[in-house]
Amino acid sequence: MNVNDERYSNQGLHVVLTLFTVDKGKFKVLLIKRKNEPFKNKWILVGGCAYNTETGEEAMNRELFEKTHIKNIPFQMFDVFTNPNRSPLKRMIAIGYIGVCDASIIENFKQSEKASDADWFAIDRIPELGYDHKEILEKAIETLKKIIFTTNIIKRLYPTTFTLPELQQTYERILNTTLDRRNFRKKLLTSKIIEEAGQTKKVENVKTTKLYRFTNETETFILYK
Amino acid sequence: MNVNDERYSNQGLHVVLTLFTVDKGKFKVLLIKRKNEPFKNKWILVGGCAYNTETGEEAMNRELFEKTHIKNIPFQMFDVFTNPNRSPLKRMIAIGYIGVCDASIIENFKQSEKASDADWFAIDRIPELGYDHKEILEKAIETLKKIIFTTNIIKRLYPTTFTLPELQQTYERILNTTLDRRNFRKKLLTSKIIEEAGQTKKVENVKTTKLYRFTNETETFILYK
DNA sequence: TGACAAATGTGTAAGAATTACGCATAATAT
DNA sequence: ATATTATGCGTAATTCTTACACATTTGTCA
Repeated sequence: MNVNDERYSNQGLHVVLTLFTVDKGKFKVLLIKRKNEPFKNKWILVGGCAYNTETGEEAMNRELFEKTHIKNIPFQMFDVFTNPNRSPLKRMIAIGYIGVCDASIIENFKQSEKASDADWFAIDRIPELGYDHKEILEKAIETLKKIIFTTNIIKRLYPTTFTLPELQQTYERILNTTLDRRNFRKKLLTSKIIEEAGQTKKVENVKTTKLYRFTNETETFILYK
Repeated sequence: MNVNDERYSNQGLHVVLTLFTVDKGKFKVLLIKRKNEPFKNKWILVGGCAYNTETGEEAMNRELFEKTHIKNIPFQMFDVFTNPNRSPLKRMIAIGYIGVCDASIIENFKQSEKASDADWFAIDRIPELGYDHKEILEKAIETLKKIIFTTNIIKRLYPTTFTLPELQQTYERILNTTLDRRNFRKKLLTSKIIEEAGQTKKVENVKTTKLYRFTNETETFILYK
């Protein structure tokens, strides 16, 4: 390989994270507003360029922190985007990562130096996106729906405890469908991924409900099936 | 983004194909011998550098043809390898693709100009590999085992017809296990991915057996479940 | 206050998919 | 002829999934 062969010199690597949440009953994704060209003032998914010394995951963590101050979010590669024209300045390939977290995670950041630069957007209210991020987002949504019942990816939405009706509503908003209450309960409980927290919660207009928590404490997604 | 920022300029994209076969009762992978540094004379998986103008798939097809004269093999991305030191000359990320084809496909090529440069190696007799191709191969084997019953990836091993015992033996060699004959038959036939060819075949030491073929004629892998 | 509506928790039966396994038949070897 | 081996087909047992019924608690409103 000739390092300077111009047919393949000076390429680059983008890392792009589709970070999802369910907030106020809406399935949402985190977008940030670009401050420079190309795509100045367009909304895009969180991401950036990987340095020569970083793995994809390291670059993704750094970019996520630089742009939103979010730390310690587990994410998983779900696809690669290699259209040679996907970035206007030079040939950049993109690794797409998928993650889920609680919406409140950006509150501190938003009230600090760069308010309104980053925000959650409901999936059915996505503005025009820069780069090929519309395609990346669509693939990510498809992937999330596929893995939602076979990984513990939803765990990050409920760092402490939750009720089963709450959890079910979250699944329903993401899958954009309704689920049978009794079968949902059975499916989740027999999966061993959640357990009773031994407490109950008094919701305003309903009777007390049992609280549950996710069992496994690992940071990375686990397959439980 | 500053195109010339040295922290992320001059990166590159490798495409790497783990092409599997089952030949003479052995589960094998295609390796080629490197002719230049780095890793001169080491065996590696088929691959190379993507040009700035190519998608990953286009680059993979070109590299596969240049190195082995193989054409029209469907393959699928299964993982990305981003360790910054995986290639010694500069920062190269690799997209790993997985494919399956009949062993005979390299016969013509081997008897032509570059004999012994490319060959099938039994999975339990893999020599030391250059780059990080040992890791890529291991991940690819794991992936193949996962998708073997939910895609038609095996179709490429049987371009025309086959008997069910033949097909079962192929699955057993790849999965490195034994399967129940009657349940295997049921699983494959109810999947609608194969159909009776209406002919029989007389194998030397056994009674005549029915011939089957894969139904769907698409080039790309289909999920049938 | 009592009837009613809404939400939670639990159980069970029907159906589908998977697994385990029995048996007849055709070809070959002795 | 008889035993052996491989093929083809079927069926019972088990597990997984889906559909659905009912009692209880809390809040609402006539």
